[in-house]
Amino acid sequence: MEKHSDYHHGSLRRALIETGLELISEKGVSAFTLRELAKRAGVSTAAPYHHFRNKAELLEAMAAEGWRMMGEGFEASSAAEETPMERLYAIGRAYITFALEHTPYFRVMSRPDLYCTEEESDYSGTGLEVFEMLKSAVTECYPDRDRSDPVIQATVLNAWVQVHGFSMLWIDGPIRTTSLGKLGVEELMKLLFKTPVTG
Amino acid sequence: MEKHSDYHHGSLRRALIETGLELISEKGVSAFTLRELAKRAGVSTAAPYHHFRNKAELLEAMAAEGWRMMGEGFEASSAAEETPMERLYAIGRAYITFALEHTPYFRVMSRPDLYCTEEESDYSGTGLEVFEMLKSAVTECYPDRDRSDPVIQATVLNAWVQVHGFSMLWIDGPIRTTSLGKLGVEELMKLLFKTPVTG
DNA sequence: TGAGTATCTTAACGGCGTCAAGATTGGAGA
DNA sequence: TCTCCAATCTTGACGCCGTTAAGATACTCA
Repeated sequence: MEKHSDYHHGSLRRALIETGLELISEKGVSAFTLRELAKRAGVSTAAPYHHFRNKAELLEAMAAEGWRMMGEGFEASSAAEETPMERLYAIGRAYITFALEHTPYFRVMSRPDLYCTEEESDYSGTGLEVFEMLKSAVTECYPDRDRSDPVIQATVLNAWVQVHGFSMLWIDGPIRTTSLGKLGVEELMKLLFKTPVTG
Repeated sequence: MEKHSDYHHGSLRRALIETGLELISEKGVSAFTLRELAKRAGVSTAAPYHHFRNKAELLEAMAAEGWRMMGEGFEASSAAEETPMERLYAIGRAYITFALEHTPYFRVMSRPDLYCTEEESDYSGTGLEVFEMLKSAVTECYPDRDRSDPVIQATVLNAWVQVHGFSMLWIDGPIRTTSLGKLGVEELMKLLFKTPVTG
């Protein structure tokens, strides 16, 4: 990538995504502002509109990138495991790990109202691929069962709900402010994945 | 409550909360605007500031009211059950039922960044009482165990994470857009609460 | 009845997302 | 190498937002 003049930034689109995530990390996604982002990126207020139609489209690009990264994390972490069940656990850990290590990405990803124009309309590329990977991982734990088997459906639902619920409640604060918070993430993940009977 | 003149609304505080929740229900919490709320309530732009210091305080009042309602729902639904375990399931159902039947309340409640000034600072009155009720319900399922017993901690964590994760993923859309959505809420809750081994 | 307080309005400020119009630049084709 | 076009960026503006100061109105209670 060549260095350009002062007038033409050269790779503003990339810079907007990265600096935007920094900004979200500092002040939260609801206080995230296009004008401040432009200022920090060293361009004018209107410059971002040559790379994204509006603010929602920038957030959508962030979310899509995050979902892709999470999918790659799924593959990387499950590839190292031997059994289907271990691969499923690895995926669950990868979900939570991503949420905690790439919190600004996850914050945008888990707010579809920010970047999905309407209900169901353009819901593709928003994590459905990740959901399918989870579903496949569960299916391979029960090779003799159909994909619509209640056991599979229940396990998929439970795994999804667990990793998502834990991630949200951890990064938003509730878990950390209660007695559970003292146990730390690692211990809580062990508890979560070993619970024999659900509440 | 007497009817007042046109100039003095009479019960503006209450009207702002209720009309505000209507507005949130229609356009989402991120598009919720004080100015539009004032217009719909038939008062001037500055009128709400005589009842709430700012927008965050209005949202905080909504959230506090929602948490109180959810707590009452917990008590009402668990009182009808015989065994501790049945009471715990009833509380779990009550959590999800509240999120689905009072979605605008739940949307505000589950966005502590909107009404909590800083991290941990004023986190009281934001659902910790509800968490304590859940914890008590779990503790009574294991009368011979200490409150810090790992089994109890795990069950509390799992129950919380399940009901919260399911509620979020349902009202935000993801679950409904996948194959799981076809099963409906009732069926999914049965699957969730019966899963013998977690994902 | 009159004073004081609670409540509401008007008008303004700066910041926001967005857009139209114009300036600058990089690069493809002569 | 020159020319011109498309891509990129800036300036300046619009309407809407949250918030506040100053003043108007109405209820309350002595």
